[in-house]
Amino acid sequence: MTAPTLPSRFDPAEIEARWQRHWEAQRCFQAPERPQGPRFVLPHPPPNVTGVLTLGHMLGDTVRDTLARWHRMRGEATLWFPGLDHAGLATQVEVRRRLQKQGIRLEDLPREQVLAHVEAWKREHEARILEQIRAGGFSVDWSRYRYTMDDGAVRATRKVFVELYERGLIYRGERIVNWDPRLRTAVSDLEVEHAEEPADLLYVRYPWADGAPGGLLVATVRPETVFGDVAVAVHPEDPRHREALGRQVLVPLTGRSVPVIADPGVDREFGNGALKVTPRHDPLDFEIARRHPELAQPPSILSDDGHLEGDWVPSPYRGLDRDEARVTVSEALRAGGFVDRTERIVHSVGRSERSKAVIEPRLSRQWFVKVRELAPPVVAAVRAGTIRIHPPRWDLTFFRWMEALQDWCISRQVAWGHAIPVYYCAACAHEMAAESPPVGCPKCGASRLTQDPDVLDTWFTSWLWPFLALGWPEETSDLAHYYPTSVLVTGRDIMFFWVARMMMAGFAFRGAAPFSDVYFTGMLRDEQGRRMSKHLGNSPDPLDVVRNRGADAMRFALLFPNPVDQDGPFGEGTLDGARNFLTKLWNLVRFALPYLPEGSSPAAPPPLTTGSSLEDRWVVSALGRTLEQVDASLSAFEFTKAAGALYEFLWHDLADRYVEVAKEALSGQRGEAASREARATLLFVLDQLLRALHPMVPHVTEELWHALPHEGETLALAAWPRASEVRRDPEAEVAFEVVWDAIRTFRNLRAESKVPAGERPDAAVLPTGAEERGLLERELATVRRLARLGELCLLGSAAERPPSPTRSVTAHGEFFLLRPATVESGEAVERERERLTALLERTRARLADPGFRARAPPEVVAETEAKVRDLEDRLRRLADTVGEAP
RNA sequence: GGGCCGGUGGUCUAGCGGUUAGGACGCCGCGCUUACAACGCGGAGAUCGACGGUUCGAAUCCGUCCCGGCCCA
Repeated sequence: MTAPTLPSRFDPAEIEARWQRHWEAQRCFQAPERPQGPRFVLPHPPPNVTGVLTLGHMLGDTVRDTLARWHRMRGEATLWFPGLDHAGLATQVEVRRRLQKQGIRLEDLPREQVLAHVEAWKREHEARILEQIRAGGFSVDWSRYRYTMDDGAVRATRKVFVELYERGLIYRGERIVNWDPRLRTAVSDLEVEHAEEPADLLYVRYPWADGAPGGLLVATVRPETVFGDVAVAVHPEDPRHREALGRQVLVPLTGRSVPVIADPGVDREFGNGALKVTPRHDPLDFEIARRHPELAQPPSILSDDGHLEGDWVPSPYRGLDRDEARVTVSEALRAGGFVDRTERIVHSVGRSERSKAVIEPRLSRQWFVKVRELAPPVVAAVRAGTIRIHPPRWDLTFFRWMEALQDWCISRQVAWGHAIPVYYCAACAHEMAAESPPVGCPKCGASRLTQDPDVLDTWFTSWLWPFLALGWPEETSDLAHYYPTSVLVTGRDIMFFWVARMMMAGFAFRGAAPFSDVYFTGMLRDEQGRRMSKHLGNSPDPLDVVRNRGADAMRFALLFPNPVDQDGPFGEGTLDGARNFLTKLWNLVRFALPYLPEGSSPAAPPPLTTGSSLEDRWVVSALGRTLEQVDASLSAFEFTKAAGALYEFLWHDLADRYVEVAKEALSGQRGEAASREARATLLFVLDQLLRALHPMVPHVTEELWHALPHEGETLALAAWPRASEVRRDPEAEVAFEVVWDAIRTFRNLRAESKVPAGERPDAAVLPTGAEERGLLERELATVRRLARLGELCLLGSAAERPPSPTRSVTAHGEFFLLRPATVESGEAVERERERLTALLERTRARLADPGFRARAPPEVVAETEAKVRDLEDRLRRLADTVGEAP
């Protein structure tokens, strides 16, 4: 007999690379141009070219691949389109950092040179990122790879800008924006991280302008901005400051006289209830100044890189960096006797996500999108369930944000990004937005036009991804066939940046939701529970993980045992578990191979009948149950449950129980017919199991499937198992449980009474009823073999009970090891009796409660009564066997 | 300040009104066996964060509080 063989050790590196090449060469994952029937479409969140992929990306990709391969095996036209994001500001920051190490300041370079450096960066990182995706074995369609800066993306971005501009949803305006003085650009609200930080709160006295003694105490953490003050504001209903209203105070260090005004925006609880109004450098102050048009229009006092500037700043302070200025001004205020007191407080400080510089609120002219007007269809779709969010607990967070949308600042003062397609006439200053550069001014005919110098926020392109990547603005065949997409899988961290905006864009430009489901994965932590971060160095490179443990082990470890949708630990321990699982699978197939020689028929449902062996009937039924659960779990985006069901079945049902029971039949000791049936059953179950596991661990399953008799070219394109066609056999499941109970009980008795492993003690069993008797009679040999017993005697009646103290009572029977008493066996019986007695008392007490009988549903009462009867019976038998009265 | 999530054996978690509270890792004992020591068999270990309430019945529902994490302002 020539059996196909497998190496005794499973070497993922060789196997994985081989199958990855095969799948790619065979174009297994290229979606058809003209798909028929149901479709399944996954957008790949294009990773930032900024860096390399993290395990967090691998988690998302594993989930996506599990979905993609599952749907593909179910026969759906499946498209997973990959891409890359140019990540404007983020990438420029990285390039800037790299140049800095070479002693070059990015700001000193002409734009073309900056772009050349960015392009070089992109080439290096793109290669690495693609290598990482390939190493994971993810079934993306490389023929549809896109980049958010390619020609199509440029056209799409410009078209969207112009369209929104023409609809009046994009405007340019002077607003207080979040200014990053280190990167010298505006950033959006979402790019600001708030954190509690300590600060000195100065109580500064603003003297009365009329020379009266005293003055108004104003509390501030930003004394350096006094030079931009145009007023001091108090709450109109604040009795402390009623008399100050309408008077003038002098701004310290400048001698300028400003009015005390009333405004309801002032927080009476903060400081002394008086607020210095610096309109160009604080959003609230800006609002207040808008309500008081009589106030002076101040010039900017802070430059774009955070230095004091302008006529209102006295010369000694001009040119100081804002941090130095804070110290210098504080000292000057103290020296001048203006500081009443200082408090150390903790307050919320905003920092730029990219540069970590403290955000400077700054009046600035920027481009904005009125996103509020794009929101209603999105909110309606999520409310109506047209778009479903998983897990659903994120609905609330989503709605809260959608309902409080602020205008989105989309202009950035950096080099790397899509240029804003707005042109200004040099002659008449006419402003126009156009998809391609206009040749002349449509208004005055002048030919000299200048383009807006700013570029767009990266997300202004990314939010178009689901249709951009399918060819829009061209009405491509892909767009017609594959839009809208099916599921967006991503991390919650970009729920607002990206997910919500994609929905808005989908409705605004395609008139439809971009996807029907959103699935948020959790965030990975290390095994100490810390967030994975570059900074901590606890975030391994996925390529290293793949090299050391294999892609399949990485993938399975990401799915199981920790819930995919919760933040959870990931590390060596989790990877070990996954590797062990795959090794188990590997060895299971190795075990099976000699029974399935070359030329065996490919897997098919074994022709089982009620006369077939119990284990065959049982294992097929258990498989059916498992497959059903896998389908239900995957449909509900419960990946961990699906993985868990397969883990449980493979390890504990198939390997620990079925194979052990079936070894006899497989090897032919029960005759030719039994052997044939067992082999067919084993092959069928393994084949179905490999199919069901394939979406999660594609390489090892593909390898093993090919080692077994099979039909078809590749498992990746084989049919998904149909749970409904797997023979279910509830009777066999119950019966097997009785047999296993006997095996387990005898094994227990052996261990409790320290029977040496090599010894085969004689034993006896008194079954509870006729059914158990028949079953145990039929399966006597199996029980003996797996419990490693000598003779096993089936007792005819209670009178035949042996006096052995090594005994145990279960719901199915009384079990005896026929060997001399030991201290341990006596203690074990005693412990069991105590446990059952306590349980019985508790259950009786519940039954004795009149309220229970009156209010509980009848079936629960009946159940409880049955439980009491069972416990009483078991205790009586336990007492009997020990030779005591009940 | 507002909101969300979580608190179950040493660790990670399942269960989310009636269960003898399940599993994995770790730990302890024994290692016979036609795949697998990255393994097998068995075991110990949890008053389910605290206190109240609802209920015949609460890990599970409600309230308050404490602890950890995250998001928004």
